[in-house]
Amino acid sequence: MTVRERGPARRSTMREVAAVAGVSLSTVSRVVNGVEVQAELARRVREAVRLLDYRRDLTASTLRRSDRASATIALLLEDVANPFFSALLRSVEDVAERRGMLVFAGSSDEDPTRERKLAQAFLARGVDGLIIAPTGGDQSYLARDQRAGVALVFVDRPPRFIDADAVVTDNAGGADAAVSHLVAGGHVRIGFLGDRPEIHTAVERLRGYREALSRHGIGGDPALIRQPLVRADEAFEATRELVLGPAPPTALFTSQNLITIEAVRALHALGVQDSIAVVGFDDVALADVVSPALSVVAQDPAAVGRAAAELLFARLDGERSPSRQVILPATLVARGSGEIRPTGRRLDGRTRDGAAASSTQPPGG
Amino acid sequence: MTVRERGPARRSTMREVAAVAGVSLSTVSRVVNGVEVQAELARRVREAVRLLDYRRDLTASTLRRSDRASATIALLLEDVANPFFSALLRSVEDVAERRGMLVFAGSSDEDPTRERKLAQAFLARGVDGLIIAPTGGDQSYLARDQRAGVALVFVDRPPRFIDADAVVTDNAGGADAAVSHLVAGGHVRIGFLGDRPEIHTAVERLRGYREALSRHGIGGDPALIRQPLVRADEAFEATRELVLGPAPPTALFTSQNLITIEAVRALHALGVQDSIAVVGFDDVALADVVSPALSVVAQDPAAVGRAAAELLFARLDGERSPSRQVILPATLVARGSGEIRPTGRRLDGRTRDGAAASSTQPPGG
DNA sequence: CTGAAAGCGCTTACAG
DNA sequence: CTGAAAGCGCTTACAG
Repeated sequence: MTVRERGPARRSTMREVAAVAGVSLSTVSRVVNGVEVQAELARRVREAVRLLDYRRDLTASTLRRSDRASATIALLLEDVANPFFSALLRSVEDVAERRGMLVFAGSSDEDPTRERKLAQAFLARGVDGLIIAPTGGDQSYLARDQRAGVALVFVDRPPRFIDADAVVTDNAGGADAAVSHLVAGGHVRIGFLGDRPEIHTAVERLRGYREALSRHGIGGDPALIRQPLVRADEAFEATRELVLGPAPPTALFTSQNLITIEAVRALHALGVQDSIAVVGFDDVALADVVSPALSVVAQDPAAVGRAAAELLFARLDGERSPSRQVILPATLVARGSGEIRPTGRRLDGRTRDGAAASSTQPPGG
Repeated sequence: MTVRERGPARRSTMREVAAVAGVSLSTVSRVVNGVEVQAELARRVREAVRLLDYRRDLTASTLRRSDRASATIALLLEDVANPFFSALLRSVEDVAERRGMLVFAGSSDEDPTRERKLAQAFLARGVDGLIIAPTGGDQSYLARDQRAGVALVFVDRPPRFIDADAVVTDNAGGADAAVSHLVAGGHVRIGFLGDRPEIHTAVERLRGYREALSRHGIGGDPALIRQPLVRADEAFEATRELVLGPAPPTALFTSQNLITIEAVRALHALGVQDSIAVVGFDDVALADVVSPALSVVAQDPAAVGRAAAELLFARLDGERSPSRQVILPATLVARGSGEIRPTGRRLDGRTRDGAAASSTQPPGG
């Protein structure tokens, strides 16, 4: 099964190709870079390249080029293992691939120090651009590299103390839609399960929750708001406490995908999944199969990543306009859990023994 | 909100630091690299570094170093958005981070050409190591770089036509455990829903399925084997066809996470989720909340990634032993769906109206 | 069109 | 210990 290949253990250099082809280093560089040269010289160069299995060292190329381009970008997210961010990473990769660019990936874990260290490590390796989901910290440390020509796009959250392109979801609007949907179903006591308030999306979703309540003339009960929920067990436990407490909610707005999963697990563990309504922010796998099927306001992580990558590449192509903000919608997907009435009955009259949910749309990844 | 920083739009160089500090370039390099120099010189260098906001260009450093180290590795997977691979990526990142190494990520989509292009693009950028989940193709194209000192570790699947370290799961053993569990529950007609046979894991899982059947004296019905199932809708449709066919299975072994999700969706859409048993390969989110809760043979993607990263760094640290294979187990997690009897009744006598599943272990991922 | 030369920003023998 | 010099593998003006 194993092949030991002949040839040196070292990669050959352009200089060696030139020697074998009997041309100058410049000519090899031209051929390798697709610049026109005499057919015969080109042939000899290509022959030597084949013979030596020559592949250009892009590290050296980058260092010497006048534009210093490395054909490399970095994506700095909260956690590459979170399905929202991994879908975003994949769509960035796909846009990058079409342009021959490679992608570094890194997770900040919401730690501003780790974010900064990672960003600077990427920049020290000469990335042409950086797409970043910033922590709650200060991103002005990126200003210098930005002015030096590094393309910079913020994603999922806007930048702080620096002016740059950004792609965000309408978090307040999505949260408002979720909560308004529950209010329309008759709910007044709606719990909010949230992430850390250092995170922009968490703040915005809480704002949307509050605005929806007040617009509908509901004076929110602060005891129904639980945050920050960071670890899975915290979200699970907060749900339990809320439900078992003295004045439980009739509905929950779970404002992030991992929190939604834990809240649903907790409701099932308590056996109250059919009497307490849930609308989550972000779609999750198997959402249409759990019982009741899970209603959510869904983002489109692939669209977020695509938009961010396109802004980034536009800057690398020389776009000089003022910074742009792209705001994408979050859309309500009603599947059942959000249509449970305060009485514990669904709007369509079905209970858990009913058949398919009210939407057949599959969860988005 | 915006800060315009003073200072040049260009990053400063080591040469400029030397000039400001009044020392030689060599001395700056020594200080920056932590080599001992006179306290007073070191102080002046550090002052100049601060003044100029100097940060070393690692690209240039790599080019000149005798070991050519770039402090960069690449992870080439089937799809970074697949939860199994994104968890693996995250654990590799964590090991890498402790050593100050950054991680490129790329998705092959099971295309050998794309795999090779990506691998060579990573190598052209001077990565110190490559962790790769290979497609069904030939990986001997990596031999030269391996001999040139690039650390190479295969993950999830063994290499083909090249000798290198590898970390794989006991796929046949896991599949055998899943199928044996179903047979123990009384099943004889067990469907197999599989990925493409070009993929090593798919082949191994089918082998485990067949071995379990034959060991238990069950002559398998070829009509119960459905593969390759690539897109989500193919897995959904294959499940439908199998169930609605003339001689349906009483149980399914769904041999990959995305296929499991679609099969479960299809069973629910048909309303037969309580009468047809399912054991999946790979855990999925919400597995313990769907009804019946989903039984699986679970891999530990974080452990796979960690083991791979550790093998890689051992090689980079100079380990010269023959190539090593690490085989990790897949463990059965019984939650309910795999304990449905051929009659449609669970082993514990409960039906869908029963309470919690037979295991409280949450899904791992 | 082609080649000789300079040089990107660093590290590393080599002298002093 | 420190500095001057060479050079990593390339690209790019500049002459011819």
